[in-house]
Amino acid sequence: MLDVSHSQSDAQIDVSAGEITRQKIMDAAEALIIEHGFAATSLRAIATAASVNLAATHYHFGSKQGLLAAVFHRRLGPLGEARLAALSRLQTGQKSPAVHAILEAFFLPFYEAQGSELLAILPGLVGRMYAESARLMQPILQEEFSEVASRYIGALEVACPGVAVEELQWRFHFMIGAMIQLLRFQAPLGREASEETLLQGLDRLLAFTTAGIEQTAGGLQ
Amino acid sequence: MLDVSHSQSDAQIDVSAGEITRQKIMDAAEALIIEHGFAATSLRAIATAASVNLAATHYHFGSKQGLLAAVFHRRLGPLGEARLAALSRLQTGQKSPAVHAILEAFFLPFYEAQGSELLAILPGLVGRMYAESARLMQPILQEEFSEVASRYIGALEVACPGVAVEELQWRFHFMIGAMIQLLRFQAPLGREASEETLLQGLDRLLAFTTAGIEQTAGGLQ
DNA sequence: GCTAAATTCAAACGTACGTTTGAATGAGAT
DNA sequence: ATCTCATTCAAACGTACGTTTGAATTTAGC
Repeated sequence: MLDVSHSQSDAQIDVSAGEITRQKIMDAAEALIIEHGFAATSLRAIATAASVNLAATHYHFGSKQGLLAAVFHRRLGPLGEARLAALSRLQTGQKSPAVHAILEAFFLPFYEAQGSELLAILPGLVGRMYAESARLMQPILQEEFSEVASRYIGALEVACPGVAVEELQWRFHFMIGAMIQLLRFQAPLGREASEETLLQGLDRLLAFTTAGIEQTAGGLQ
Repeated sequence: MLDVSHSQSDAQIDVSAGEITRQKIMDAAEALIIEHGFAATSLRAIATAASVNLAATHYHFGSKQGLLAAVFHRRLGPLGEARLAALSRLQTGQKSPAVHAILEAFFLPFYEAQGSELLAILPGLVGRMYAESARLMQPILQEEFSEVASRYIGALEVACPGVAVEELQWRFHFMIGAMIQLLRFQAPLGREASEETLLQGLDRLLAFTTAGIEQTAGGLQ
């Protein structure tokens, strides 16, 4: 049996031959998953793109599902940590943060990724997460997102006194949906997507979801 | 070669043996697609569930993709028509409709489907639409949705004077995302889904997206 | 430089898929 | 009753997949 849980401690960088192969496989898998989806991407295509032997994918990740989890964790781990850190930073201040600031913290990792390769990768990857079979993604989603969600909903409870928790869960839920829509298409349907439209969309998304969560409505509801 | 374009004129009901098989195949395909997704559903599983010979799927639909298009069109065709009709009904009144009323018309088919089998099927199906490979779905989406989107965005332009069209396209885009999120999960993450939570969610979705599109914000933006 | 472990490799295994085929079957028209 | 054509059927085709194997090769410790 093979121990896959290297877990690569943050401080030291492992440059063993095996680790290089691991990264090459994940790079190739990531690109192909973004382009075609997980189910439609074969291990053969991944191995070929990575210039690596087919069997290496099983040697290093145990199974196709194991590779999937590793690919997502490599990106989503830091993303979740950045979100938790941003929220903690926000909550150390005297006044408890308002909805707008909370959502800003939530979207911050996307803004910070500006210019880096991450902004070219994260959208496609996160978009795919919700696109793939729920059965496939549920364990990964649980692992990567549950803590972040509960922490942020907790902050929203403070920012929205008098609004029930279930209500805030719903609104948070819709916010995620709007975010996914942006990440998946990066521009309104019918318009061509680019990093520029994505960044414009982020500002719009922040405004849209802030209004949706606060609901200080002028409508005739 | 086989002519698949029966197009089944609305008035008369075709009860030929072949049509019964067609419907049985579409019923089975629909259920399996909702449960597992299109890529993960094999024609063999569909044929077995429909108590039909495997080759019948090709005989009646030409290909797996052809079956996919037929399954979606059977449900989305009436949905789009209902949305256009609801909007037209709204626009015949003296005053031009407000955002809330426009979105109500957009979501109306879901409310009307209450209690019918449609409400158990449409969410999963529409949710899957955005989940499947874009390459697979793009022609179907284009066919089923482009007219509805432009008509509704046009109505929003009238309801939101002073807001640029591109801005409204973005907000409409986010609304679709929030709607998909509801349809796909039918309850906030971590809560169990049911028709009841879906209907509750619809009310919440309407409020959320109305606020997001109107953006009469109290935030400190 | 030797040894032992880690890694890579070519090849194959068994399975499942979408699709095709051609004969059997059935119902409606003549 | 027969013919005809749409439909159903069992069977197979070729392909691609995830996974396994066992030998070859590389890497690191002594």
